[in-house]
Amino acid sequence: MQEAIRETGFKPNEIARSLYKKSSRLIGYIVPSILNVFLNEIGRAIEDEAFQNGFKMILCNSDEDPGKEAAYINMLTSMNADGIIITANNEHLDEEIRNCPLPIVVLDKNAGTHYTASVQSDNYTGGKIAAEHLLDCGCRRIVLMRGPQQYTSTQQRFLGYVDACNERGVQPLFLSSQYSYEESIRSSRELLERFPEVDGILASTDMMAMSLYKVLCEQGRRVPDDVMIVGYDGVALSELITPTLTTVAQPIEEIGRLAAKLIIEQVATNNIQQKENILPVSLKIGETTKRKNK
Amino acid sequence: MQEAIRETGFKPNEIARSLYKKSSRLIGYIVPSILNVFLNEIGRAIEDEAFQNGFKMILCNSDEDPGKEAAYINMLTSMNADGIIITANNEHLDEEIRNCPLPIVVLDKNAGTHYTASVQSDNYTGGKIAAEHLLDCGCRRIVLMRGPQQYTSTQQRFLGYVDACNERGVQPLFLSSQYSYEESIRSSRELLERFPEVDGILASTDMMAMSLYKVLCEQGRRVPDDVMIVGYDGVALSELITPTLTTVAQPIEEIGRLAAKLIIEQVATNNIQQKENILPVSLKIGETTKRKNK
DNA sequence: CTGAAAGCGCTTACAG
DNA sequence: CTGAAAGCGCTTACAG
Repeated sequence: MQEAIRETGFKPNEIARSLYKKSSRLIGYIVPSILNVFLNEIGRAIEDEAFQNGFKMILCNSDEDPGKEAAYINMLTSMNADGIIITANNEHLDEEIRNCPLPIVVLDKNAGTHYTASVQSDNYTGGKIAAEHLLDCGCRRIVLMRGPQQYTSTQQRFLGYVDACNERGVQPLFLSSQYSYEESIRSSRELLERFPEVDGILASTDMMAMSLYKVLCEQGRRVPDDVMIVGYDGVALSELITPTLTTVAQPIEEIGRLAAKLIIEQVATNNIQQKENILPVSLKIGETTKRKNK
Repeated sequence: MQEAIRETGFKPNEIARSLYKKSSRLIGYIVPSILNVFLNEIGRAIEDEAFQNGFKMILCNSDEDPGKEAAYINMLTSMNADGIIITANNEHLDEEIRNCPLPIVVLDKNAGTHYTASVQSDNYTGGKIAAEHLLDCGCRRIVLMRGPQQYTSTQQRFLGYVDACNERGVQPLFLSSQYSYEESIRSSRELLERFPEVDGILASTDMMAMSLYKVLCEQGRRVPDDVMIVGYDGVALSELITPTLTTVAQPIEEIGRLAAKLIIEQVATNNIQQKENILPVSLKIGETTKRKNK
């Protein structure tokens, strides 16, 4: 019999099976954009953890569109996925999640309801050590380029940044931006217009840091001599570009693995252990900052 | 009745439905790595085209692992996806495809069997115009950093490069590399060791061009004054980095949309129209090349 | 120990 | 026109 199966190359229909078993050993990962390198690096970690435990990962791009998000959540529910890991910033998400019978792990946001767990890194400390590093380097006119305000990650980093400034008697300055390339470039120009005397910038992603670097070069400002830049995330690219970025490195591998583990454990034990999971960040010094000698 | 459906928020189980209908209005997109920006940009285009026609896209990361590839192909078959778009470089792929009942569109490779169609850009011309541009700029020791040899795209670009060199009486030089960051950096160093007198480099992706730029900077070579670089792909990042890359731009949007259209049409008409689809490339001039004045 | 039946959530062709 | 039955590809509990 086993031999017959091997010889004919018979492969059972896993989805038909899942119809009865209520589990397809599938984890869905929904991101606002598959062009976001940081989220993709997390995806690699999710997939590694998933495969090591006999699960597959399906990646879905929601395009920040609540309709697509709902469509993918419904699709994953239909196929009896064992859980969903999601990053999203729309207000309908809480409701979507409440109506979804699958276990859900949210990244970059606090767990809003009792249906979910969340995995994040320590954004408050991230904002704080980034600001402190710029202060230590001798910067006095530091501007934070914030990400979208719906994310609690953005809010927490802002608080850390403000506290660091206040502790050192420096005025906190900031403006907001979106994550897309176009918006990053636009916001970078706006930042230099509104704060021409800036000498240090905290970006909210490494990509934004790259945009800032480009615009600073265009305007003849030298990095790090005239203006220093600190990125955020610590994606692989931050070391590949020239100059290498000083950045707040999130524990990308751990974030992804933990999110996957929470789903996988839930399949076995039938309840998610920890609600809020906060992982530590670290500062990675690159070539976009240096201590000023006076 | 309709009202009752709306009020209770009833959502039909699409997968159970597909069990009977043999179609789930789903397109699978399998890539060797979700860290590959070029393939992700194609994925955005596939998804846009898919959604406009009432299809969803599922992205799967094969990790260049034939086992994972087979697992995802089997999964997509199980869920009655309407087709698969795949980029892959392993030798087992042809067999996998032959055993898969779904329509398959292959990117970056010729259609090997009559079960498939392929969508590629004009790699021969791409290799040729890149080399010609470097020759026009005054380079005489041009090295091609090739990608993995299993891809016909790599082979075609190589032929274009060699023809351009021969036509101008310049010796074609090359070495091979892989697409990962680590390998790109390693190969960049190797290139400079083996060809210290190089004055122009053709990279096989924009990421490799960035690695080359980094290594050249480390070794005190100026770009474009001492060595010029031409990238390949024309990803959004190639304009965001400093210096901006001169690169052979592939028609990313068109590649993705066409691949999706081939699947979608096949659902309607029940046969794939064109087998081999070759789309035109164009040279995008950036700051990593310039005409030498003697 | 083997084999036919019922059920997972749907759709469609068919009987009433 | 409505409603029950059969079937999509599986699994499991149950009858023989």
